[in-house]
Amino acid sequence: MISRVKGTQDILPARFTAKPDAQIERWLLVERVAREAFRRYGFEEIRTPIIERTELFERGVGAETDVNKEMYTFEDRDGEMVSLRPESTAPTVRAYSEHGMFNQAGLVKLFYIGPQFRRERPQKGRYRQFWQIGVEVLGQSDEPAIEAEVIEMLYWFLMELGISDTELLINSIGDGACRPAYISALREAIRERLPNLCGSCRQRYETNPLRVLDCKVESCQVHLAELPLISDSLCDACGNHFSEFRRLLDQRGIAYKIEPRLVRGLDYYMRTAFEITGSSLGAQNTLIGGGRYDGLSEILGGQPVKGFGFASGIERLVMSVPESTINLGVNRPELFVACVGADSRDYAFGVARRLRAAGISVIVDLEGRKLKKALAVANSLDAQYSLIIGEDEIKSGSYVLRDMKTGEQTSLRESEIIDTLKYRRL
RNA sequence: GCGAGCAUAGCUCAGUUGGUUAGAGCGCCUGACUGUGGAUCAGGAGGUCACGGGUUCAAGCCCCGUUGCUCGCCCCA
Repeated sequence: MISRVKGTQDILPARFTAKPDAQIERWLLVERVAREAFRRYGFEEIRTPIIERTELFERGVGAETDVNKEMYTFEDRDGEMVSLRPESTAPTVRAYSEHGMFNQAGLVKLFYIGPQFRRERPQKGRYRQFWQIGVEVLGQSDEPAIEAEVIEMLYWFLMELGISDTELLINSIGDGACRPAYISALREAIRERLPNLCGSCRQRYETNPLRVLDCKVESCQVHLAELPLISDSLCDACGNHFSEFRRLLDQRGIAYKIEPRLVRGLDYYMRTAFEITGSSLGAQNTLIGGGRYDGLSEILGGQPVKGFGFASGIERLVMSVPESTINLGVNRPELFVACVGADSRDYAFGVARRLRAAGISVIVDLEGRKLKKALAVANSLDAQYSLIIGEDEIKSGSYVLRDMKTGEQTSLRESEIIDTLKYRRL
C-alpha cells in the first residue's frame, strides 16, 4: 500500500486516532476560536496561493536563511522557478501590494490559516507540511500600540483555548541604523573568545553571529555572558519604541520577560521581536513567534509599508490545548434511522430528509441491516437517538424514538420528534 | 544535513539461553436473541513477525544492509 509522504500527517476524526494533534475536533476548535478572537479585533481573513515564485521567498525571507534552504522548489514546465510557501508573511505582503491595499485610509489587518512546507527532519511538533495561523498589520504606522494590541489579542486567544502555561519573551533587535554596528561589535567579541567556544558556536560565528548568544552548551555560558547585548546598542528611535511597547504591555497587565538573546530566523525582522513558548511540547516549544518587518515590502519591490505580525503553528497549539477544552463529541449524530423491512426503508428516506431540513443530523441505515444490527451500528456511532420505522409505524404515522443512553422509547409523530431533539439541545 | 531508539493481527502489546503449528486484550464477523444496541456466553476471520541478505541442523529472537516511524542536534512554528 502506498503510504503518506514523510513529515505529513492525516487529520482524522478522533475515534480513528489516539494522537491528539491528529484529531480533527481539536483542529476545528483552534480554528474556530482563532477566527472569533481575530474578528473581535477587526482582522479580516486572506488566502494566498500555496505556490509562489521562488524569488518572493529568496528576497523576502533571505536567500541565506535556513528556511530558504529548506524550501520545496521546482521548475515549472515553462522554466519558471516556483516554491511551496515556507511561510506566509511575504505572500501576504505581496498580496497587499498587488491589490493596492495601501490606498486604504487606515491600517489593513489581515489573518490567514493554511499549510506551509519546509523540508526539515520531522520530530515532535515539527512537520514538513505544517499549518500556521498568522496575522499581519500593514500600513503607514509603526506605533507600538499595534504591537501591544496584537499581543493582548493573542492572550485572549490562548485563554479561550485553555492554554495558560506560557511565557512571553520580548526583545528589540534594532533597525538599519543601529543593528549593523552591533553585529560587527558582536562578531569582534566572539572572535576573541572563539577558541573557548563549542563547535556549533564556531559554526554560527560564520553563519549567524546573533545565534551564538542562544547557545545552550554549559561550557560556553561563562563566555557568552561577556558578549555585548543589542539592548545596550539600540539607537534612540529603537530604544524609545521598545520602552513604549513595554509600557503598553504593563498597562494591560501582560507579564513578559526581556530576552536579550531572542533573535528571529528570518531576515526581514527589525525592532520588536517576540515569542510565546509553551510547556509540554518537547524541544520545539515555540508556540508563537513574530515581530516587526518595516522594510519587507520594499525588498519585494513594492511601496514602503510598515508591518507587524506573528505566526503560530497549529500542530503545537493543538497539542497544547488541554483535554478539558475539547468536545470530542461535536460530530456525534443526533439520530440514527433504522428500518424494518425493505419497503419501510424507502419511506424512511423521506422522513430523514424532512428531519434534516429541520436542522437535525440524521444517519439512515443504508445497508438494509436487521434491526438488531442497525442498533448496534447506532451504538458504535454514539448516536443520541435511534428512530425505528416499520410497517406499524408507517400505518400509524408515529415512529419509535429510542434514547440510546437510557433505552427509553416513545412513539412520536414527525413534528414531535423535531421538538424533542431541538429541546434536548438547549 | 548529523546522531540515537524502535519496527510482531485493524489498535495496544507479550513472545524465555535461538527449538514443533507465533499469542493475549480491545476491535471486527456469526450465533444464543426472526421488531431492539451496550452486559454475558459460545464460535470465527484476521500475520510476508517492515524489507533484503547472512550465520545456524533450526531465526520473530543473533549479524549486516535498506526502508519507515519516533526522539534529539541544527533551525524554527
